[in-house]
Amino acid sequence: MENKPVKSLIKSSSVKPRKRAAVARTQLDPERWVDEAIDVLAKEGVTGLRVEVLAKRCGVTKGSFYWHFKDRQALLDAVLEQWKIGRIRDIEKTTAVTAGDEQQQLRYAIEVYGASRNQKGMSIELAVRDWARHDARAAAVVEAVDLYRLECTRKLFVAAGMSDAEAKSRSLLLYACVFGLSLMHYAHFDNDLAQLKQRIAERIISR
Amino acid sequence: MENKPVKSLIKSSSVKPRKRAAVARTQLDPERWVDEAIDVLAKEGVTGLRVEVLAKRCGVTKGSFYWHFKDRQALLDAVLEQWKIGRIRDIEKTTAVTAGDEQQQLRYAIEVYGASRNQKGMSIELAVRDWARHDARAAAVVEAVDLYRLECTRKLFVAAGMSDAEAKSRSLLLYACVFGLSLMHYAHFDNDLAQLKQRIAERIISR
DNA sequence: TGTTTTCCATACGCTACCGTATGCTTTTCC
DNA sequence: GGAAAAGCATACGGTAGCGTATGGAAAACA
Repeated sequence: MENKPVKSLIKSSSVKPRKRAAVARTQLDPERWVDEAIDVLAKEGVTGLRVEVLAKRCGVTKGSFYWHFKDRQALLDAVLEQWKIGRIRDIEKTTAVTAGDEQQQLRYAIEVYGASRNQKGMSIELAVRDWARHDARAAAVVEAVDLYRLECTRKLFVAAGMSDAEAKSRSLLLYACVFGLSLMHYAHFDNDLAQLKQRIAERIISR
Repeated sequence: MENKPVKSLIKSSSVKPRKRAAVARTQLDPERWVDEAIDVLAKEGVTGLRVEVLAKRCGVTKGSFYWHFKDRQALLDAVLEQWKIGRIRDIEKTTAVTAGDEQQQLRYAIEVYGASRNQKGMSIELAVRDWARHDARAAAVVEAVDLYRLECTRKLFVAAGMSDAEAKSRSLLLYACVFGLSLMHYAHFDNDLAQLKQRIAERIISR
């Protein structure tokens, strides 16, 4: 008992802090697995998301994996769920309406996707969408996320003074363009890509 | 000699017409393999493009494959090459300038991609682009095709009376939107998708 | 017609996976 | 401190895939 503080210290500095006392049992690392899985997904695609590869990345063997997950599909489901949740939370942040600034908000929504900083986010996005072309579960999640996104920006366009029909078309145009651009290889099409993107953004948003 | 016509008849109705006389030797089925490969590519993606699977589809074993190709990579290279050639030929047809009709030509270019009939073409397109995210060779081919396409439509926009900078941005917007739309799941976003697409097309092209 | 070239089948070794079974070690709980 | 549970390692059987080796059949050629 006298070494309890010491044990606490050790625990908090250990790699894997086990669950605290007086807490519901059995909830521990699944998130760690999923986070790592999303990382692999971004780099290799869903077909590269292999149980044994993932285990190696986590510094364990697959014996551990199959303790946390029923099988590979269970991991994939968890990945989709976490991605969906993260996306929706992100959309809400990005399109939070601050009355009057709708156009600027929309400009930001476009720019944030093209930004080089969250290149990883776009990699995940594309990986999930390619996944969705062969898997119904992934397709369902993508559809849910898409509809949510489209609805959010639609509201922004409406708030900016557009008709509902026009807002819908702009909303769809916005996301289609954002994802489409990340799919193309146009680095050598022009010397001033920034200006090019600027013009495109204005075409999508203005008037 | 008297049965030569008969032999010809048999040959032309056989599954595999061997090479004709008085023709350079050794050129036969590689195209068949590549065609079939592109089919698999569209449905399964490049990771699903397996030698033994492909052989089964062709009704032979991989012993045949490794006679025609050095290895799997050689097939992939051939697929890319054929896709590239096909795309460029297609672009030239689609954007052939008939002075005065530039806007209509552009409308057609958009519509032809979204059409349900060449859904397969879009599947190939997306498969190749996903492939390009992990493979430098594919990326190089995609870049070449993209630059060619962008250039063709740019000329159309210029011919339609736009400035060069504006034409470039419209050209990029056009293809980004086309590919982006095929990447999204928006079937339930609106009841009149045709009208939605119509508005988008006009936004991309007009004025 | 016999030889040479084309084209393909079969069999093999090897690697990367998946999922299961089983046991060891570390926590947790009493 | 000892039982129970959590967390992981090791070993196994099984499938799918790549590339090679080798032989056989069919066509082309002479």
